[in-house]
Amino acid sequence: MKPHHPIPEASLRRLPVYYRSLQEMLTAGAAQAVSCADLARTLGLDPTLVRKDIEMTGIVGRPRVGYPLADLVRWIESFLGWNRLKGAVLVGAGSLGSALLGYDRFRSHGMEIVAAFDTDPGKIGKRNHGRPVQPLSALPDFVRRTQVLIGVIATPGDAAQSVADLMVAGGILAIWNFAPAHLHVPKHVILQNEDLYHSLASLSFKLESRTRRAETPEEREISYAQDN
Amino acid sequence: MKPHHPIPEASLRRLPVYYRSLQEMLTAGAAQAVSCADLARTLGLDPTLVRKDIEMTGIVGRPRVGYPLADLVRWIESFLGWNRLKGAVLVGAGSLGSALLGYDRFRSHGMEIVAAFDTDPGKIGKRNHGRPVQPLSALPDFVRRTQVLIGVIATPGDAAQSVADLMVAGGILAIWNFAPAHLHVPKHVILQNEDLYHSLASLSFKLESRTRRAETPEEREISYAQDN
DNA sequence: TAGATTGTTAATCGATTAACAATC
DNA sequence: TAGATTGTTAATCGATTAACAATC
Repeated sequence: MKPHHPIPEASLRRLPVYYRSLQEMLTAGAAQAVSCADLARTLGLDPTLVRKDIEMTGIVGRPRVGYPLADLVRWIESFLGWNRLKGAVLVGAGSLGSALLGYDRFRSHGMEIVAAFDTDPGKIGKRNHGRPVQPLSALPDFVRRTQVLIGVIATPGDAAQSVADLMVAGGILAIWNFAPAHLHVPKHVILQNEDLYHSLASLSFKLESRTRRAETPEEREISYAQDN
Repeated sequence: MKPHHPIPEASLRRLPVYYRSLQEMLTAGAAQAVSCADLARTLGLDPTLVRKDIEMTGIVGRPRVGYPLADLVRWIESFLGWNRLKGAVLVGAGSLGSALLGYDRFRSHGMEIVAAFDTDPGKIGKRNHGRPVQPLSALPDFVRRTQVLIGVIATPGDAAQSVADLMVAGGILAIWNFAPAHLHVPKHVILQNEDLYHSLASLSFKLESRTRRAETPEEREISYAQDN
């Protein structure tokens, strides 16, 4: 019984927050059941928002009780596909790429990076966190052979588009892009951007707005409008 | 002449995309002026959306011509505060933290990480990408003394809240959080989350939806509604 | 002048918030 | 039963998209 409505991106991004909080409650072993109100209180979020998000996953709760804690955790896990391991390839074995290769927590969240690729001859042939680093040219064939569906890009910005093209050519269906680049991919490919400069822009603008306001109180009324 | 309306988060996050594209045009040296339609075309975005975003920054263009390319680049830079260098401290000199310390591009985007902190005795006292790694306990005093306003958290999730508390105590006004943790900070503190699991949830869910649809065509109509 | 583009106002869309009915 | 919580429907809010007027 899957939902018939589109799932809002914002809701999807909140589910991990609930998931983590619920897991903590579970290991703490305090309660058997949890209500949306409980969850909202511990997270400082709007109770109605939490209710809608949980409801969206399709789980059925009991009025006056809430949701069985363990069930809810597993339900969210399953809803997100975090209980079904999917392979991934990573391109760009630099410092960020290596950090990502070192995150073994990804495995318990549905993703396992099975191979790394790079163009640097100094890196090719060696191992990085246990994974062999192969030449980028070997990527499309590797993807086709192993049927891996996820591609992670951790290259410099100017290499990202060509890497994405290679991934798509190999049959990758989802790209997680950490490179500072605006990628063009076919419609059937899921693109998740993790461009740090998007966040840095937001942070920088807000910080400037607030510190400037403090300096020139006469502009206060205007600046208030810019608060998030 | 600053805008009187609140600036949408989504618009702020699109500005770096325009900025980068405009910079490329500038170095390519092709055109003197650029229109929103041009920009929208090269980026594959809705022209009206681009217009609204650019307009929001307060720059004034010329009908039939567009915006002077060099002016627009500098305008966005200034709007985001990327031309005014702000100091930052980083906590957590692990693999991700080290990668962030190595990003010298941050400096040309308004942020310079001036010091790193950690609790690991094996890291304290050494240098990481030229920056001294200090004990975490030294953070509040350091922040007070140097008047740094930005704090970057790259610790494990369970340490993040206490680190955030230390930062706030020292006078940090903006926190860039890379740890997988839902942080509670006072209202006056800007919080920018870079939680990878938020993105991974979205990517994983969408990938599962699409691949499952392919397996069971009879559910196609339902699955379509879940497309982004 | 004609026409493309900016600047601005209105309409649509979707997400969040609020209200209320159902239920254990 | 009474009351808290789920489930569901309506209202609000904000962002995106569309329409149109102003201008060079």
